[in-house]
Amino acid sequence: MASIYDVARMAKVSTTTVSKVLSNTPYVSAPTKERVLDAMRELQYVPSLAARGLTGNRTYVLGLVIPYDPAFLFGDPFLLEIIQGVEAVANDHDYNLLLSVARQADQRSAYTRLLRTGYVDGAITYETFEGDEAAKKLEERGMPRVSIGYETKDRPLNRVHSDDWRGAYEAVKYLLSLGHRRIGIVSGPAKFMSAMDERMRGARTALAEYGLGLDSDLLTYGDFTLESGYRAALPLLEASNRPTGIFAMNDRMAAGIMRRAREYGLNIPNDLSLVGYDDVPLTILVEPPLTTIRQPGIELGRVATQKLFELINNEIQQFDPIVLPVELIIRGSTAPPPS
Amino acid sequence: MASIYDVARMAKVSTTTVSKVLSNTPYVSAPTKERVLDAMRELQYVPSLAARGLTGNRTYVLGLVIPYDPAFLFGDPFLLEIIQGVEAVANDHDYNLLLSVARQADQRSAYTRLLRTGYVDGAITYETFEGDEAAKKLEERGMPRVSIGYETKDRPLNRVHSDDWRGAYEAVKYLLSLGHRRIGIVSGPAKFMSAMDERMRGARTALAEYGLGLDSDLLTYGDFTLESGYRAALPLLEASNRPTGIFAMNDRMAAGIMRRAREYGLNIPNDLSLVGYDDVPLTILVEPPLTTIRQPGIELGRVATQKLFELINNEIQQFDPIVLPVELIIRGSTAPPPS
DNA sequence: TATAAATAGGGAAGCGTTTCCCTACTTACT
DNA sequence: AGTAAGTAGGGAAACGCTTCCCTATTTATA
Repeated sequence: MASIYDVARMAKVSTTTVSKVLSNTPYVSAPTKERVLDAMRELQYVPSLAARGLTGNRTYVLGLVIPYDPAFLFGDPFLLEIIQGVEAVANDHDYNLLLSVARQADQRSAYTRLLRTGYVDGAITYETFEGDEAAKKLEERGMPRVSIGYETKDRPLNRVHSDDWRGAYEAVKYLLSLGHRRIGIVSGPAKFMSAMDERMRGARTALAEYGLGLDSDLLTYGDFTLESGYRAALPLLEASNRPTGIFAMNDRMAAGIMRRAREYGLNIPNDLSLVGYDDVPLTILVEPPLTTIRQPGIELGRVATQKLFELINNEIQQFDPIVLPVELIIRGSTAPPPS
Repeated sequence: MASIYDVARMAKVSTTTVSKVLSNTPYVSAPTKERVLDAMRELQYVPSLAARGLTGNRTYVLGLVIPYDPAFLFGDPFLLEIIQGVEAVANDHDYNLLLSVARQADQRSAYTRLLRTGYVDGAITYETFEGDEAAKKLEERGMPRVSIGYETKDRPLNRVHSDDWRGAYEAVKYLLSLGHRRIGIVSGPAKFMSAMDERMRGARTALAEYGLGLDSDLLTYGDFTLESGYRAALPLLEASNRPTGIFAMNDRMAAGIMRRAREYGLNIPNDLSLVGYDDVPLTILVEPPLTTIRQPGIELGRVATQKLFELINNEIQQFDPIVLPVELIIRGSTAPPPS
């Protein structure tokens, strides 16, 4: 594989000059530059990222860290949207994307390893949990990072997320405005995703506006999988005060609820209204199509990555949280409650 | 960030010894090893991948190359399954995953860049197209690569794919066995995915066994998106000899066909039987649930990556194509044709 | 007991870049 | 005509690691 030496020799210049051409530094004459470029073409020269990384300079690699069990998050089309957004912007900047998915067990290690290894110029972390020591240390060392999702209060900076509070608020308010008064909620894994807290707050606010509180019987939890929605629906449907409307915190769980409702002989939307979250493609496939809250997944990835580049390029030192708007998408799974 | 020098100094040994500890080379005494390990822990030492890569040794990074427009492939849950499989095995080996998604325009460049940059120990390429010069050169230079999908006949080695021929064969044969005789096919982007050729061959074989040929009116093409299935369904449904069964080469397109059929007032499965491909999660969501061919996506990723490691570790030099079995999953979208 | 082999550890080159700092030649002023 | 500033290019160190090749000590073998 051709190295910078080969190029230098062929163009009859020093490696310094080749490097200058590479980085578009001025003070290289046009003809010289041409010769160098020709040589690079001829030799199919590609600079070694390893060597570049070593000089403390750019590595042209971005880390995308998803510190969760793959089985848990990886089934989620929404994640694919985020990756797609990140990838697109990284690609625009000629950057490569290093994917790191920590599992439960070695969560910290995989995460840390990627970031401390000096192989990435910056990182995007998805939904990191509170109190991540490793991440904190990295930032002290100046590793640019932007977080998609919430994070601890210690770090109210450099993060982008969508407006979870409003999403849930809109979802529940819509059900209320249709006339529903007994509203069930199927939340996500609350322990470690603060987005869920935000949504719960939004939901409660909407309820409060109608003078209602959240009945604890009507709150269950799933882990975002369809099956967990199917399971979480059961207590709701069997509750003495069965809800007439359910808000599920993602679409896959909503689909699970839908299936369970069908088994119960409940017609959606006539007997039970259902609102999902994310607006992943499946929402238009199910029958009836799912009313849901649209989260801009690709945009989330894009914005986060754009900001990351601004950090990397030292154009900014930090930025205030960016909140992307969500949107209530009304489809066929919602209707006024049965009288 | 601590370097090997810091560790060496703290443990009062040479960098050579530290390196030996790192690579578990023998001839380091137990107490010395302990001291070194202690120092590494103390300093939170993580070897620089850049430096490692530079010495021509392992980089502990695997490339996953998907040389297609992200918008095209990235919407596909099946792809996520493959990534998940690759990621899992890479992680088992303490490897990181470098994702490269080439777009139409700079297809070759992004692809080449990743692979020639010396940053990866090996690569998995997904559905690469025929006549990829760059890839060929890399292999000559000894860069281990395994391809998921088919490739040119020049390279009948080091690839893993599922049994596309059989999948299509089973799908069509099942429709035939139900009594269907006019069978439409919605294929994928045939120009660059040889899997589609295989499936076409399988479909034709099944038809031939019943003394039938493939009516060219009954073959249309989509690009794997739901919308393209919706579009591709139109000519089939309007054909003078409207098919009673349709085989679509992925589930998303099948969902599009389903929607179109519904608009046409056709009942599935009574008026029209439908078989999809991939068995992505949405198949059980649509109504009726989709009969489909299950492809083992995660397994595909896993096996490919396992083989890649064998190549990287020089345990094998090459391997014959690995063909993973597929499975017909019969659900509710298929029935005997209307009499 | 003498010698060979195994064990333990270190010195230093080299991997391919970038960057700091030189030098030399032009050009543009006074 | 003399000087300062700008332009063009190169030498060489440094980045952090691995590896080749030494040397010295210990253990096993004859």
